[in-house]
Amino acid sequence: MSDTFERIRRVVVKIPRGKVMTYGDVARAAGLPGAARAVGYAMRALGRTVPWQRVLGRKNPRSAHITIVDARGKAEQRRLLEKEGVKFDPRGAVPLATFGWIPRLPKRLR
DNA sequence: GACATGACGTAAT
DNA sequence: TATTACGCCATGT
Repeated sequence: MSDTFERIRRVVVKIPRGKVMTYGDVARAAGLPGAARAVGYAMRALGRTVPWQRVLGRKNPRSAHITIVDARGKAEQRRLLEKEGVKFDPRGAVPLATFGWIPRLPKRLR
């Protein structure tokens, strides 16, 4: 397991129930700003050992809502999130203002 | 080591 | 709003 994956894992496992983060935010919180792609790759590798369903994607820049990216596990992901209380709007998106979660970051990384 | 690919994000056009 | 281009990181060929 690479050091990068370990850092990503440490962030993901802290996401509280009923909250979600974007790939980009996870990367930033892990000290890897801009490495959203690596987070996606890591999520696939980590699989069900972490609360993978709480990581969604920001479809458009500056968008206030995020959507499920993983096409293969999308149905299960949505079911798990709704069970935790996360609400999806008619377009299948989640409002960040309500369910988004940003962890406290070391000052160095902010 | 070069190159392509992928559960991504952002800025420019 | 849609498309394009590029940056980022790990893997596989």
